[in-house]
Amino acid sequence: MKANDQQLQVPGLRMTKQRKEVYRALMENADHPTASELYETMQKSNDPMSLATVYNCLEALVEHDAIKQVNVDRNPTRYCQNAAQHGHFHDQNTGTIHDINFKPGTQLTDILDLPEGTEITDFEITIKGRLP
Amino acid sequence: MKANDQQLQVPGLRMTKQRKEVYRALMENADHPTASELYETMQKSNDPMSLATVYNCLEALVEHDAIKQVNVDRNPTRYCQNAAQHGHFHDQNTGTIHDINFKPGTQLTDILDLPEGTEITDFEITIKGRLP
DNA sequence: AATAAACTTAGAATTATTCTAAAAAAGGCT
DNA sequence: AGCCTTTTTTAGAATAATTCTAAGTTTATT
Ligand SMILES: [Mn+2]
Ligand SMILES: [Mn+2]
Ligand SMILES: [Zn+2]
Ligand SMILES: [Zn+2]
Repeated sequence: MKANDQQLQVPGLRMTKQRKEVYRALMENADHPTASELYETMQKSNDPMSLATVYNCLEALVEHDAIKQVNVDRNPTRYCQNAAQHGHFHDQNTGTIHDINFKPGTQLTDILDLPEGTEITDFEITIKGRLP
Repeated sequence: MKANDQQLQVPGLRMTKQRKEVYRALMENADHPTASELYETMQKSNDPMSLATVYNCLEALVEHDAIKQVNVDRNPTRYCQNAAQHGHFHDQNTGTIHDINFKPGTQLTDILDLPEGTEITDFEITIKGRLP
């Protein structure tokens, strides 16, 4: 077992060669790549895999909360390294997507008027705008 | 001019027969219909229109801030009556989508750590979960 | 080893949305 | 009203991200 194989463990998910590869490729690409972009990366590696497998791996990783999906409008789904709670900012000047963290101690229910006792299983926040 | 034609005015947008129809159909359907669902509604009316026109009209109305788009994951885009700032709750028990209002006096920047001076042009908040 | 379950794969299929190019409608002007 | 220009509508074709299928491969279990 190599030194940094630890971070490739995902509780409850069998880490196949392909899943490890996809996960690692995403960890090395901070700018929220699409499935196709990750597939292109795979093609350049020593053991390429099919596009269907890239989709399958990403789905498995999302399902096990190891990575996040990012949907901006109807654009192709992008994938995010950051498994922690956060939102996304789509900079209309550059077209890039940035992570936006919550202010410490705050949460969605601070500003949203949800019925008492609502169970939130997931959320997605995307902001479009321009940086100063 | 009929009594309730007033609400069909959208500043800066020529309100054609089709745009009025699409707008009215959406105002009469509170459960966030898709373009196809609105198209089906149109077919049952006295003057049906093409699906492309439904898409065109919805796009024009969105562009002029008369209605909103709602994207939940990769599902077909839904359209929302409510032009005011709000989020959406996707109830996983029923599959329905509800509007979620901001608590009075609060805003996104209360909880999100955006760079000082960021200009927000649009945002989308979707929450998945279960009601009590 | 044998069996079963999970995973990968190529390629086909799906389908929401967009595009194209032509007809129709609307608006402006005289 | 007529003429000209711009916008809108339309049917149908095209696009493309994603999912599906069914067969092979790998992995786990007995
Ligand atoms: Mn993210
Ligand atoms: Mn809405
Ligand atoms: Zn991110
Ligand atoms: Zn709504």
